[in-house]
Order: sequence, then structure tokens, then C-alpha cells
Amino acid sequence: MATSQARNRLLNAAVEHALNHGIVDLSLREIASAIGTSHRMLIYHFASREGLLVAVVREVERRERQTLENTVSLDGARRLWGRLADPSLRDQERLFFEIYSHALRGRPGTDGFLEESLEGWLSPVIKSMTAAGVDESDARAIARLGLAVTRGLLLDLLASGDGAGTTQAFELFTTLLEQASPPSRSVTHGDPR
Amino acid sequence: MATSQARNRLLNAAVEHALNHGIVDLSLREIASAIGTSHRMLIYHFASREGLLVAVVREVERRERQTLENTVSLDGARRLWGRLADPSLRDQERLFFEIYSHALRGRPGTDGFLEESLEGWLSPVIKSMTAAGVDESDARAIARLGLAVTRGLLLDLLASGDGAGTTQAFELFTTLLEQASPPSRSVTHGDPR
DNA sequence: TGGTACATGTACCACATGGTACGCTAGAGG
DNA sequence: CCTCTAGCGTACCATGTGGTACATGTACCA
Repeated sequence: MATSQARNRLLNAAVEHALNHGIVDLSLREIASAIGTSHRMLIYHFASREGLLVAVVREVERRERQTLENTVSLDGARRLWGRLADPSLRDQERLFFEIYSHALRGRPGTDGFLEESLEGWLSPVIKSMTAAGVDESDARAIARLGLAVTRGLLLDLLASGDGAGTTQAFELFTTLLEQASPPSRSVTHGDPR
Repeated sequence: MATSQARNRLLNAAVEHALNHGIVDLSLREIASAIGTSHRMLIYHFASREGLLVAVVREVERRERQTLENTVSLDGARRLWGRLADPSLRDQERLFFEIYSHALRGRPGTDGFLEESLEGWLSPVIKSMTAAGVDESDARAIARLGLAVTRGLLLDLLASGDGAGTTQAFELFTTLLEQASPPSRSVTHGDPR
């Protein structure tokens, strides 16, 4: 199979390198020497440069999915933002946006990336909202807006590093939502502390 | 000077090519043959590959600024979104996000790109809001949230192509804003048609 | 006419790239 | 002991890269 100890070790190192240096302009020799191996080995384990690219993207996708599971279950939008805005996730998010723009150009290895990164976040939220009695179409719009706010503010945060400012903007958003659908149990029932 | 007719012609063609094919992985020969010249000419006019890159980024920045002027003056958030969501701007926005992620890595020629693309949009909005009597800090948070919503939904739109869905989400946002600060003249006084 | 500055074409260079051929080692299983 | 396989190193190859040298063209001005 395409998975062995050695391969996994290299893949993790490669992802680590991508987190720090991006996924673009990565030459086999560059990354190989950076992670302490030879470009020969990368080709041996991943068949080609593109194979490595695909593997890295898949792994990032997997980690993104894990982040999703760890955060979307958090009740309370504020807590969700707090988690996503944590500095330990910055590298992952930066790489996410990088791959996202690659995927927008349909580059190899990014099939399904956009769909998954959209529906992956939307559907659980929509599901929990419709379960709470919200109209399906409304739920979708709310989820979509929430995702947009999150991503937009993450872009801001990555560029400005202004955690306080972006958090303030996010707080404003949750406040707007709460005002619209008063404290009756809804999907945004985070306690204001 | 670094600007001549020939150079401008090449620059525009190069930007056109970047709009269609991205700015990454662009080799001098590739783009040269695509726009009907030789890589020799690109180096002649832009000194180096990096010089060309920088020039392209600057030009995109300039166009972005123009888009900003054309849209931010529109009164009514809805009309603003309608303009930005127009298919004719898709390529420019896709390239914008591509350069944005480059800039997040501090790649050459992107100095000031992030700052400008943040403050460029925020300050005019903030200015018009404070002029209307809104508290400075509040205004900043609102503007920031609005920008985030716009960018997040653009990312959604670029990936999904779902103009109706993203517009619905944006409508929801404007509604939330209006509900929060009722139809007293505020910065979001777009008429709902 | 000659010159001068911009523009362009041809040919080339050194180098980095992705990929391959081949050989070596270590360990497992018979 | 022999064999087989996974893992790896060395050396190589053809190709594409950014960049340069040099000659040519072309227009305008004196």
C-alpha cells in the first residue's frame, strides 16, 4: 500500500515544511534537504512531485477535518472563534488559504477540496439548526454567513495579527445574531460569560 | 523611467495572463509566448522575473484600488455586494486572494499589499461612519465585520459559483445590521428595493 | 547623412529541475 | 545459507530555467 512508516514520517515532515514555507515553489530537492532526506526518496515514496503535492494536500485536508470536529461541536459561537483564532492554528490556516486559492485554479490534487471545505463546515451547523426547528433555507444562509465571517476575520487576523480587533468584530457579529433571534435556544447560544 | 508604451503593453498582457492562469508557476518563457513576445523582452523591460512579478502585483493592487473607489462610494451595502459579486470581477478577485496568500508569506513585491488591502477598505467606511456620529471603536468593528463578510462570501462564491446563495447570506447580514441600528440614517442605509 | 536611443531577435550560458538506472545494505523467511 | 524485499545513496540524464552577449532594426533629430 501507499502507506508505510517511512512514508508517513516523510509526509509529516513535508507537511510541517509546507506549514512553514508554503506549498508553492517547493522543489523536491529543497524540501528533501529541509527534512533531512534526498529528493530520490521523495520520488521513491510518492512516485512524483505531483504525488507528493497531492499527499500533502490530502493530509492538510485531514487535519482541517479534525479541526472541524474539534471546534464545530463547541456550543457557542464565541468559543468556536476563540479556538480558531488561537495562534497555534495560524500556520494551518495560512496554508489552508494557500491551498484554497490553488484549488480555485483547479490545480492537481485539489479535487473536492473546495466542496469539502464548504460543505464540511456548513452541513453540521445546518443540521443542528434544522434539528432546533430553524427553516432549512434560513439555516443555510445563517451558516453560510457565519462561515464567511469566520474566514474573513481569519484573513484579517492572519494579515494584521490583531487578535483583539478581530475578536471584537466577531463579538459584534454574535451580538447581532442574538439580537435578531432573542435568547430562545438557537444555534448561537454561547453564553456571554 | 520604468514606464514606456511597450512596457505598459506587456504589463497589461501579463496581468491579463495572470488573471487567467494565476501568478504562481509563471515562467518567463511561458508567459512570454502566451502574450506574444519573448522572455528576452520581459527581462529587458522588467529587469528580472521578480521585477515582472512586482510590476504585476502593483498593477493588480492598482486595479483593486480602482474597484474600491468604484464600489465603496456606493451607498447601500446591498449595491456594494451586487457590484463585487458581479461575474466580471471574479478573475480579479481570484487573483487577489492568490496574491493575498503570497503576501501572507512575505513573498517579494507584496510589501504593503496586506496593509493597503485592509486599511484601504476600512478607513473610508470608518470615516463615513464616524462622520455620521458613530463611535470610532464601534465603527471600526462594524467595518471590519463588513469586510470579513464580503471577503468570506467572495471566497464562497468563487468556490461554489452560487450567486443566489451567497447573496442571500449577504442580505441576511444587512438585515441583521438594520435591525440592530434601526433605519435611522446609518452607514448601511441601502434601500431594500 | 550620421548618430543616438529604444526595441527586438538569436544564440548562448550555468544551473536547477523532475525523473531514472543501478547498486548497496539490512532484515525477514524459507 | 540463500533469497527477496523495503529502504536508501550515488550518479546521471534531458529539459527548462533566469539571465547575458551581441547584433540588428527602426525611428527620430541634427
